[in-house]
This record gives sequence, C-alpha cells and structure tokens, in this order.
Amino acid sequence: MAHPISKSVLKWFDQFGRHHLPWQAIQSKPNNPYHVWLSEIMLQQTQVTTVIDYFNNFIQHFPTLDSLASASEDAVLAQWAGLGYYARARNLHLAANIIMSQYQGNFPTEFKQVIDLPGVGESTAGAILSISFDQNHTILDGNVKRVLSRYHQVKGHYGQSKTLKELWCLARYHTPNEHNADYTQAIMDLGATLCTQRKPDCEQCPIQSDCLAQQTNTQDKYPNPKPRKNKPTRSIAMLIFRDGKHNIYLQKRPNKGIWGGLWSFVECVDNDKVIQQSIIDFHPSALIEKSLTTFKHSFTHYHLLIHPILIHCPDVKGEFKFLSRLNIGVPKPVHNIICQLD
DNA sequence: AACTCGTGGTG
DNA sequence: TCACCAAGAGT
Repeated sequence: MAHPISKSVLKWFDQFGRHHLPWQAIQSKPNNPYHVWLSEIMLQQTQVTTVIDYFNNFIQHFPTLDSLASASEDAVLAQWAGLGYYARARNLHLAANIIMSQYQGNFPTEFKQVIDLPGVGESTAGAILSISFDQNHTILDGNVKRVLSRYHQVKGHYGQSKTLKELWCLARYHTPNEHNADYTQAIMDLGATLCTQRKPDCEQCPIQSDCLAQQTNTQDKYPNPKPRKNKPTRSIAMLIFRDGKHNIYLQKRPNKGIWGGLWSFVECVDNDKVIQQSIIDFHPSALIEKSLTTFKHSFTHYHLLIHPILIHCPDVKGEFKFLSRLNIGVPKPVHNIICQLD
C-alpha cells in the first residue's frame, strides 16, 4: 500500500485550502451543523459555484432548522427551484421535521442517527459529523473518488460496486484519526481545485510524487469513464391555460418522477388531436391563443422536446397561481416560458 | 446492479 | 451544437 496522504494534504490545506465558503464558520468558532448539513445536501452532484448563491438565499429564508421545519414544502421548493434534484429539498424538509420531533431540534451527533435521516447517505453523514463536530469519519464524494482513483490507478468506473468498495477501502486507509475535519475539507479542496476532471494541476499537488497516474502520465485515463449510452428523446406539449386576468394554471407534480413536488403546466402528448381533447377536457370553451416555439431541454439521461401552447381560458378553474408572487417552485423550462409571456 | 433524478459549465 | 459530468441517494 502506498504512503498515506493525509499529512501532506493537511499541510497543503493550511495554505491553499478554501477557508471562506459561506457554510464555514469564521476561524476558531464551531461550525453550525445546520449550515453544514444544508451545504452537503446542496453540494450533492452540484458544484460549489452553483451552490453558493442558493445557500445564502436559503439561509436568508430559513435561518434556523426550526424555521425550515415550520415552513411548507412548497415554500422550501420555491427556494430550491432551479438547483435540481428536488428530492433533496423534499427530504431536507422532511428531515428537519424529524430532527424537531425526535431530537428536540438539536442536530443528532450519532452516525446512526444522521445516516437514518432521509437524503443522507454514508458519505454525507460522515462529512456532516466530521466537519461539524470533528468526529472521525471517512467520506467518498466525487472529489475523493477522483483523487484516489488517480493516486492508486483504480480500474473500473464508479457505477460498479466493486470499484466503489475498493475506493471506500482506500478512502478509509487514508483517513487520519486526528484533524479529521480539516482532512475532510482538505481532500475535497484538493480534488476540486487541483485534481480536476480536465487538466489537473499536478505541479501544485502535494502528493504528486507518489501518485501512480502522475508517474505514468495517465491522469486523463482516471477515473475510468462510465460506458456511454444513447440518450432517448421524448416530446411533450405543455398547455398554458391563462384567463383574462393573466392568471396561469399550474398543477403540483407527484413526488415520483421528474420535477417531483414542483408546479407545472398541464402536459400531454404533442399531437394535435390529443392536444385538442386535453383542452376540451380542461375547459369546454378554452381556445388556443398561440402555439409557441418548441425547444429542447436536456437531462442527464434523456432529452425532452417541449412544445408550449398558450390557451385562453374564460374563467378560473381549479387552482390558478398569481405570477407576481410566485411562492412555489417551478421547473427551469417552465420558469423560462412564464418569463416570456406578456 | 442498474436506473432515476436537474441544471449549468466546459471543451 | 453536443456530450460529458459535478461535494450522491433512493429504489
């Protein structure tokens, strides 16, 4: 086994690490576990530069865990809208209520308790307890995976359980028993600022001399990429029912599926007959006002062609939402459509 | 084990 | 224009 990296990484971190992120307490003060927890959830599959604004805004609206628990799910999703992976927000809100009822509002300090919270897995639980309370835990996020797969030339991609097991083993091997909180932040900073996906800055890396990928100049071969698959393209029509006062009809989407818990337009197959029938079903005297331009919205695993259709609806039916005070969450493309309406 | 779940940046 | 992918978890 190669030499443990923690000592070199910790030394590098003191000088070159990121010490002023919004969820990091000012020096010598303890971190706020609510802030750390929120940041870790937001940072799942999401880059720091994207999260910073959302984090600051979220804390403005929900300054304490108590205020988050007391808020409605729609109010929480409204502040999460645009960040993606909305199950994170629903689980966050659910977990806040669990912490209020089961732990009297005090963030739990036992690993078992934390990992049992919805939306918190092994790595996130370790990160929260390490950074918040300096407990000894190992994390394995995308940064650590990238650093270690290069350092040890780990074969296979992350989707394979065998590869993940090996990486967890290596991650635990390198985790120090002292200065664990600093190490957790340090190894992520190293991955995020030096050992990047493209063009890693090996010259500045504190562990370059023992890195197998650096020694063999194979940094771009690690981590091994996932085998690619063709993304299917789906298409839908979004029916924008609008009344004379320019109120727009939105409906809450089920938790299961894309954009779960957000509010969106009525959807149907993008077919003239189906569209006509859907309009009649919604309101017998609703009429198409204007067919808008179809555009493409891409997800990680498929493309979606969206055909928005503006429809005049004589009177209010069901739940209309006023656009001026949008206290609900809407998907990004829906937000863009609404902004383009006059 | 493999798939689902968002959006923005990057080359 | 387009594919890839980033502080993962749930099913």
